[in-house]
Amino acid sequence: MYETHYRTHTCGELRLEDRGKTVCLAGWIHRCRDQGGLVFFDLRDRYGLTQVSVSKEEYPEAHAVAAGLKSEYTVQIEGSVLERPESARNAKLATGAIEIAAHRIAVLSLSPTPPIDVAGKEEISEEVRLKHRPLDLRRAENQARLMMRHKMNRTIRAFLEERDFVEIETPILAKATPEGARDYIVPSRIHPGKFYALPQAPQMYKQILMCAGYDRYYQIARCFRDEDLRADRQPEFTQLDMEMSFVGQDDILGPIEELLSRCVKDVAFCGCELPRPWPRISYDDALKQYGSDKPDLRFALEIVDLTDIARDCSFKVFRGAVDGGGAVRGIRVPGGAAFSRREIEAFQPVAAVHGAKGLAWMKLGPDGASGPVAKFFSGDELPRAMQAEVGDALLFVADASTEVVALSLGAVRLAVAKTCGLIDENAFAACFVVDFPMFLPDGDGGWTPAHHAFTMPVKEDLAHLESDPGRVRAQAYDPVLNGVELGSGSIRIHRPEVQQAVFRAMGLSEEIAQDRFGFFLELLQYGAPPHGGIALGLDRLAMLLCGAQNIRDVIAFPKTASAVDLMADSPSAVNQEQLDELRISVDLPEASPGAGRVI
RNA sequence: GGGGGUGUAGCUCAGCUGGUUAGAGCGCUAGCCUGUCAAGCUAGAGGCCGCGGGUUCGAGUCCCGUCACUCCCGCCA
Repeated sequence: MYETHYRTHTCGELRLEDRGKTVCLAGWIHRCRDQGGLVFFDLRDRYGLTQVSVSKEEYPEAHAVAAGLKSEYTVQIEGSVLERPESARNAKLATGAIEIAAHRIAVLSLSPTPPIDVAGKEEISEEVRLKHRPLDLRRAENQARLMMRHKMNRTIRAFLEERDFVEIETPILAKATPEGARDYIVPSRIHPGKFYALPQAPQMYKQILMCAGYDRYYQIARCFRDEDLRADRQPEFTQLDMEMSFVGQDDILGPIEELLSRCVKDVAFCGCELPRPWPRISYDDALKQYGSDKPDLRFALEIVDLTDIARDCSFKVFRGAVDGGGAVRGIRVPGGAAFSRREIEAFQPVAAVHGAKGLAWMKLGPDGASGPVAKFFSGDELPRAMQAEVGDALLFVADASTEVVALSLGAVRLAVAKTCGLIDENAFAACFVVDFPMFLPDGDGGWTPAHHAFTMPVKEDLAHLESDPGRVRAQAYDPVLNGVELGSGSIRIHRPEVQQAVFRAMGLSEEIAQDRFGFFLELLQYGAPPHGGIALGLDRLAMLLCGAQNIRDVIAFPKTASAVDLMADSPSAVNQEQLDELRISVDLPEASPGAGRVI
């Protein structure tokens, strides 16, 4: 099947049944074992490893070549497939029952000693791996991950094909939008002083496609956001972008649940399946119970609200939080009574990251509660409310801001689960977070869309759109897998007057709305169908399916945390002619090396 | 922008309260070896201790600054 000018078979292909055949293989030198008169080496390609043996006695010319082979040389070998003696078989290799006795070896390419040991199992620092990415990508681990990602894409395409979705491409040179994430901008040579922007998402185009009648659209789309990076965030990333017409929320969530479940079943590293149906959790409940809008449901450990109990207690910190309009909530640490004071207080900085001023705690021993706050709660109302048992520890956060309480305990919840080993790394658990607020305070007394400006509010809340934006809920939803936000979607606005009302609620003047979205507002007047959709972060999905800890591991050529490509050395300065042609002048402090200039 | 971690041989790391010539494993080089498969045995080469400054009789080790990688907060409609 893979026969070419250079080879008759791949390095993962030959079996016992092939013994006696004369074959040609081509690939990389994986490891050499030179025994003097008999040289062994493993030949590697994408498909596997095959052992080659070269006897000095039988093939002196080939042997002379073999004796000089080094790691990562590219060679072509011709030889016959030999059945290995029983005692010399290698059960670890798919091809381990045979070997190739080489008659002829042609060196196709040389290699100096590589900075990365391709054949080795040793973990190599990411800096070295990214700098020498091509060599790194030869490693089995990386090959397996990119193959899994490919398989995921195949599953997705097959699923959508079965359901009559149409794949349509949208522009990469798009229009800048001041809302949302920072844009990557691209100068226009033809229009000096003007700029395109790389798309943060194909959002508007897919809605236009709905208006144009392509009622089931998808695209595996590259998206760009010029924001700071994280373990699960790259400046360019890939979305499965989808949109459908004449649909309500369930028409989107159903297929997405099915699609993601199939992805897990088909490609997940642990061979497990996703429990269904997925729970649907409101945004408010997610924050209350899990302290996060992307709850990890691989373990329970819910946060318990204790505000009512704390309201009349004698502990000033708790009462102060309640009186200030905030909350007191707590979380159980199963078996935490066995922890030292030091171990328990190690959770304090975790809570502090999200603004908690302290982390109160008590232990439940056989003789009752102990610890700093125990004396304020002589009864068993706290342990009872939290369904705690003797042997547990209880952690509490109290603050006048319920958001601080929620997010702090959310972080503590994850830390407790990790410390107590509650997370089954081989399990998958998903949910949908629904009923997002339409707007969040923008910090300047105004409102900014929690999802985006084209999201349809919940019908009953439409009336409050301009009078009380804070109480309007959105028909928006996020699929969440293992505590990772996998995507985001919504039912969209298809009536121009609703769209305009949303712009007004955001504080966008008529003129600005017209300037930025005029063509879209006009389009909505020409019979826009009700529609909605979703976008899934495929890098994140691939990461979870591979059991990887960061998104870079499932991207062939990722950027570092400072958005640099260590292999290609981008971004880089450009030469003055390019800048002149674009009428761009670069204004940098003297100290900046090579600023805007290329030699 | 802020906070934490890391930076010593090609790679992965050790190097204590500052002390004499900075170590190990792998890899590499040379030699031996016809059943190895993380081959084995013998010998050897290989270092701007990220970079700059300071303290000290003396700095890989302490202090200040800086750079790179990484995790988190902010940011990510």
